Amino acid sequence: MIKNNDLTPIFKALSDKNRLQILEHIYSQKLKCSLNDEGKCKDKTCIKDLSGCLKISMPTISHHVKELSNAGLIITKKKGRWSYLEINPKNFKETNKFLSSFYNQ
Amino acid sequence: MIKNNDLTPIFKALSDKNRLQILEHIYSQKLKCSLNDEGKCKDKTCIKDLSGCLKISMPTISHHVKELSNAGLIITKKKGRWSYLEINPKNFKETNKFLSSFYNQ
DNA sequence: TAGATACTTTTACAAGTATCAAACTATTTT
DNA sequence: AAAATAGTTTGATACTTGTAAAAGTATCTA
Repeated sequence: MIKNNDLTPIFKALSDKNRLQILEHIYSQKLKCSLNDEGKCKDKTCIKDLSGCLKISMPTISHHVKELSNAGLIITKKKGRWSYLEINPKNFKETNKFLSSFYNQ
Repeated sequence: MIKNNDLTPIFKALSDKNRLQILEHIYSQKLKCSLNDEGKCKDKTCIKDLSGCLKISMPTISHHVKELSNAGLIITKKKGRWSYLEINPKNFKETNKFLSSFYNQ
């Protein structure tokens, strides 16, 4: 039997379209900026950024970000007034390892 | 931006502990039997098998199996009275591809 | 054909969740 | 110090979901 540290909170966090869009925005922002001239734009997303992209209110975004953070999928770093968001690769990798156990071998 | 065919139904299906146990049982049953003598035990799980392992009623198992099936994570093959269940690797692979896009590169 | 077996569907309900408005906190600017 | 900015927390509400009992369907066995 496959080892079973409970991944359901991670899957639950991933099972909402707005939350997936938040993740994609965080990731693509980082990607976009790493291709640009050095220092031209900050490579981190804050809640306000997301508020401009998604069609949901700030309290709802704040709630979703908390869910993603609790699931260990993102890391939140408070700096001044802003909460900067980053992808946390660790749990993505762990989840992949779990899923691949169902088709490898 | 990462391509976005909606994976939320898959994540939703994976976000329940009983459903993960169902998947693990289906997979480990197949694994166990493929290591045994040929023909000694059937390598497929049916609802009754699951009913013996999990502490939930048959209607509930039936419901969960339907969710997993709707999400394309398992395939159900009816034979006589039994519904035999198999892992469908396709959507596991697709999900892994999606998740790895958040940490590769 | 009557009963048993293996599910599935329907119904009902308690618990959980996504959402927003309003109020609140913390930091920065004027 | 007052106003503005960025975000969080607290209700409140509509919706979804996990669960099982009861009833229904389909197949097999005696």
